[in-house]
Amino acid sequence: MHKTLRNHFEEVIDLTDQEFAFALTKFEIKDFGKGDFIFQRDDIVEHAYFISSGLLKLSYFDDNAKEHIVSFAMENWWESDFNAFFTQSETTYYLKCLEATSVYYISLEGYRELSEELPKMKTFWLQKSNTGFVGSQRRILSLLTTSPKERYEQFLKEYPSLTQRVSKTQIAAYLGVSRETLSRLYS
Amino acid sequence: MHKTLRNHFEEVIDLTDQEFAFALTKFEIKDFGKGDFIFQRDDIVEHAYFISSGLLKLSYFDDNAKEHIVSFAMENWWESDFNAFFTQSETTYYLKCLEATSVYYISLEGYRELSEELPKMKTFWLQKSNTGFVGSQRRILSLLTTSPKERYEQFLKEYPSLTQRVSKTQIAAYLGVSRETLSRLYS
DNA sequence: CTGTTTTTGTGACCTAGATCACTAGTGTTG
DNA sequence: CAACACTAGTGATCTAGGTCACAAAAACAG
Repeated sequence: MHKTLRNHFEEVIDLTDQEFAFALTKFEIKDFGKGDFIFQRDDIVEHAYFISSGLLKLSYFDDNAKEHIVSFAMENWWESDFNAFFTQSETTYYLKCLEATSVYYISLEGYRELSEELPKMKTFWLQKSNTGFVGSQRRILSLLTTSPKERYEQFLKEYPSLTQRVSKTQIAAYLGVSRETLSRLYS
Repeated sequence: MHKTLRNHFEEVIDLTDQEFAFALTKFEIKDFGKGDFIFQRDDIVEHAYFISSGLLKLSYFDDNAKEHIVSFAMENWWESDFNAFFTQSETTYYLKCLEATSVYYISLEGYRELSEELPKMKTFWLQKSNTGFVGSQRRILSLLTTSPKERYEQFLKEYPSLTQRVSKTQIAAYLGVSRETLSRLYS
């Protein structure tokens, strides 16, 4: 039971059965259907989510109601609006299920308690946070330096599996190009 | 002595004199002149840098030799190519001093030892990493959703002090706009 | 303080990508 | 399986921002 989460932790730190069982007490589980929102603009973001199966998008709608996708998140990824989560405040994003999705979620309090009571977890969170930070910097650079075409090719290379699961419209909103331009890239 | 660094730590965690003295043993100090490179493309990035005074830019040159600025870093900021640092590998960036700059720097080994031997430091690093991650996400969103003009205004609001210290050319390279377009924004 | 380099503003042009509009396919769901 | 709503391709514009080129003004170094 709970293999996905345990394996995920154990990619970074070793845990005894007791330790993992303890960690688990800080999490709850929930299933969402395709199209469900985990949170929406103006919600207080109380949790961070570990996706054990399924696919989410974290997106933002600008003043012209145009959608921009901040990130996709699939199995073994963490997702939330981490800014709103850490400050327990309202988000400006939407977190929506692109497929039926199962998550483990934890509150900020749980996150803090877990970090204090099982200090190894700090190592784990630190690792994840660093990876996330480095990944965002890569994306910034990619937005600054590359053309839509190059970005699309990078995307295909980096997330080949997503290509099957996500519509081109969504990919365009992630890459920062219009749907039409994306369509014309490979013709 | 070493007030900047100590205050910086103590914004997040409390340290005894002994603890701070211990932490300090993991750092070295160095001064750079204006125009000096702290590291350049193809260097192995062995250290992370805390800036006690001065101003740096972390930048990347694309295939057309056009410069893109990933970040500016000033007093009380940490800077490095964290990807290359954590993996102790060659960077594709340049880290250059825009002003004479003094830094405290630490090796990856030092970072790990410090985290293990003074576990509070993990809390500190985790805080910094989270903040960095959240900041990068904001920048991504800003690149995806806003016009050069809006980005420039955001920049002025967010870093008013930098406006005095950095040329417009550099700001343009940070915002992802051409120098000329930036110049025309406010005319 | 003087020559050299860097920065800034501006004009003239050009092009990548946005937008709008329509058609045909492909799901999804009741 | 029928109806409706998304998704994808493609043509016809339009335009923000890039590029090139020059000149004035600062900043800097010897």
